[in-house]
Amino acid sequence: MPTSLAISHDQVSAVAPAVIGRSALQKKADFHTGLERVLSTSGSVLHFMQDCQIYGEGEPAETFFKIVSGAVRTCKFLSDGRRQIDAFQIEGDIFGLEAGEEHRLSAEALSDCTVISYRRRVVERLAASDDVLSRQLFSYAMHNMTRAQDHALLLGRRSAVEKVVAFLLEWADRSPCTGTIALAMTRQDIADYLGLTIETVSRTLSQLERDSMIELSAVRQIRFTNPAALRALTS
Amino acid sequence: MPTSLAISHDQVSAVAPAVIGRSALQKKADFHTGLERVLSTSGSVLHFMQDCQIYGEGEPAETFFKIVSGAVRTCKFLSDGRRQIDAFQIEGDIFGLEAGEEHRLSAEALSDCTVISYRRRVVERLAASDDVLSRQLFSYAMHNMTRAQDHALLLGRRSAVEKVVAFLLEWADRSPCTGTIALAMTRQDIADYLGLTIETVSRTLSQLERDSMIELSAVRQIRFTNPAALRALTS
DNA sequence: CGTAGAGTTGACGGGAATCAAAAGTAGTGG
DNA sequence: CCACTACTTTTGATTCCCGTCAACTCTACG
Repeated sequence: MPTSLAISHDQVSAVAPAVIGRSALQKKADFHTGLERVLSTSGSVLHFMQDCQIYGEGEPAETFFKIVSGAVRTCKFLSDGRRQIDAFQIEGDIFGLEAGEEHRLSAEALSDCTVISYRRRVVERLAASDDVLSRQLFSYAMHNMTRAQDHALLLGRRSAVEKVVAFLLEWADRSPCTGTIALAMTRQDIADYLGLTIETVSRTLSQLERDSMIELSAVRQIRFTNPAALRALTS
Repeated sequence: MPTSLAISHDQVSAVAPAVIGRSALQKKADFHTGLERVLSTSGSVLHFMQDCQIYGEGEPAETFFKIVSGAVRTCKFLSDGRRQIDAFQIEGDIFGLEAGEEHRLSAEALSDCTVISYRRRVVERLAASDDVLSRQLFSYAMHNMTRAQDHALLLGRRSAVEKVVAFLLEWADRSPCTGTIALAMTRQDIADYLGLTIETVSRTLSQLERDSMIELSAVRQIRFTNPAALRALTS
């Protein structure tokens, strides 16, 4: 069960300025006139511990979230337990906003994390009169749409190596650009994101290391020793 | 090359009432106050012959489209020719609306088809003051987002049989509910939608027929002889 | 030190891809 | 109407990539 801490509005506004992210929405210069303004009237801050479910598939989608710190995975399950991870969300990303009345995915904390929750009704009502906000919501949806489409190409038409390399490059793009990248997720998470098994992911990473493309300094610390060759693999 | 026929506004308004579809947007009761109103100021009607490209990946996305009749596929290509079909669009569906400045997919006519094209700039400007319209655009994006997410689950975590059956049921849902469903696409299209090869699709259909689940009355005419069993296969 | 969970590695098998060829279908023109 | 061609679809034989099963290693933690 999630540890949830509702915080007063004073505290919320103290937290908000720290939300520096790289999501499509936040890149917009006019961000402060949109969603962030909503915070003072509608947002509240929550904490979730690692592996806690934030919401489940089928639950009413009354709130959506933005990550302040930590990381989250959104995923779907088949009745027999097979899992497909749709996306990994990091600091600044928004998740859980739905078209219909209920969540179509589950969301779980990859690590301990802090999120802001927004009441969807409130935000949608505000969007009706706030052009900037409504453009942000549209942009969120379009961004996720293209991301899911790219993901489908990856899942449908790429080999195991191509999948793993594409994942690494994608994650590196969103990570602070130090020499090594830090994975926030387990091999199982990577496998379920790529439509592979944990063994295949592991084997592929080992192979890439043997081919001097990467270096596994620690289990979840990867250094690109030959970025050009990696990029070439994704054609 | 597409046969494109620009038609006067008189003719457009004559065509518009015939656009009866089943897309998410059109199900809204208030549709006539939104996109359809734009038609008189911004839409024009175009025809495309079978297999014509409507737009290509990377081209500027100045216009988007709604299908009046016929069907369209949207897809992505890898440099070596591998293709992933994102979706099949039918009468009433909207496609080609993008987040950025260029198309992220290609669109090709599955059959001869008629579409209405909208200037994105114009529609977006109108959306700023038209709440109904802006909600429609948001809804379009959210709808495609969830569709692409479901597609990813299909591609990542289902077997060949499950994929083919899921495709058949999905297509049947959108088809007129007569006894047999008519496929608008080739086996190659189905394969590229499901991340399979043409041979596997063909073999799977044959197997389903041997198992008395379906009946291939003609190559592109399929009858469900045991719908319950089919549905059970998708768990 | 001992246990539990995550990750790696190996052996093996199966499901889908590949390669190849036959059968069906449609369009063309004599 | 039928031969001829081009294309789509089906079917068969074979290959191979990745999944499955199993054992082992590594790390974290009490």
